[in-house]
Amino acid sequence: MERASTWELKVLTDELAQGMEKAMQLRLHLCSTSPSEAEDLILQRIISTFEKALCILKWSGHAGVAQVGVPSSAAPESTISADGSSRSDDMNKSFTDYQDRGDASKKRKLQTTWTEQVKVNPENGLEGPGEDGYSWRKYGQKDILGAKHPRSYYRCTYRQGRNCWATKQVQRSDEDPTIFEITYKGTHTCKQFQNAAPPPASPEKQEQKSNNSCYDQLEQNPILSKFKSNLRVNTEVVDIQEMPAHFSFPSTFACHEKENHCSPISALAEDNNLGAYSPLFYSPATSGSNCFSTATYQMPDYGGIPMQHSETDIADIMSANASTTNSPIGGMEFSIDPVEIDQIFPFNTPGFFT
DNA sequence: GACATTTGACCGCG
DNA sequence: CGCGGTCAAATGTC
Repeated sequence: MERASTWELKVLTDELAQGMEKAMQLRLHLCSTSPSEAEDLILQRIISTFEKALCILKWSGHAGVAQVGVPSSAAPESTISADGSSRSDDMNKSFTDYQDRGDASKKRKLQTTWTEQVKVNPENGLEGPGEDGYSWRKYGQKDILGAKHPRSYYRCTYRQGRNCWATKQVQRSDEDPTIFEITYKGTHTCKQFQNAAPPPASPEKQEQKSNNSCYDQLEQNPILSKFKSNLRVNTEVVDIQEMPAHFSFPSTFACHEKENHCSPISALAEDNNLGAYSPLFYSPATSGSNCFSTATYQMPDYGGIPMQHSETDIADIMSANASTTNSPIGGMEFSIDPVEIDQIFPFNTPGFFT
């Protein structure tokens, strides 16, 4: 690709980021005032389009530079999401290989992994981290060596019915019992089903299932805002040293990194990249924290992803994408195995990972 | 009865 | 071999 000047790229990026930010604000606004899923969907697509543009811009900006990144699996994991569910940390998170036995190994050969820290206000009477918009089923609990509190293991309620292999681990912080570290693994593929047809009434027994829609959450603004304010982003584990050579931390992000929290939107203009394919843009039909997540979009941090993606890495990214966005590349709205994806999607398309 | 959680056992990896 | 993650039977709840 013909390369624009750094200045031009910067300006373009800024403009696109601004547009996206405004779209996010509009979306949040609409979400709170006139909760229409159709509108939300459109806005999601607009935002996604911005993201893609930024993504392409970003990577084309890097084109021509030898990029040998640290394998993502070796990249330090960062924790994010001040606002409940910014999952864009995908881009920075570890992409871990899973060698589960049996069928599971196929499905979860690769899973996107990211961590959030959620601070729970005891006043709220919450036993655990708040609703994150998904329906989880606990399948295990383990005492972890060196940890005061046991770790709980959850998987998507719809694992069977919808073949959704998302899981999460909840670990209460040793230092501050009101902080829960939630590690998400894999992304939800149950969404597409929900778009196609309403999910069966879930028993919703988990205490954290009280607010399952973004609108519901917004209607409970006092609690939400409290919850929101209690959420923390922990990026301190990000080891910039291990970032690929091409990666440049946006100043805002780096700053927040030290402050242990962030307001990521501002970072977008600086460094927007494959975060577009984070599980951020959940379907409004299913994600309770949807509004939040977009409104407080976390800077996608794909520094940990090497330019020379392994097929599995990309497949995972795409899996996350296909499963969580309404406007993935080419409008892919289907549940598909990563292995299948990487056979379909032209990742060598200029601007993507090249 | 259908769903959930609990919990000991099992398995793979380092 | 120890640890973390998952399975699955037992049990609980609605």
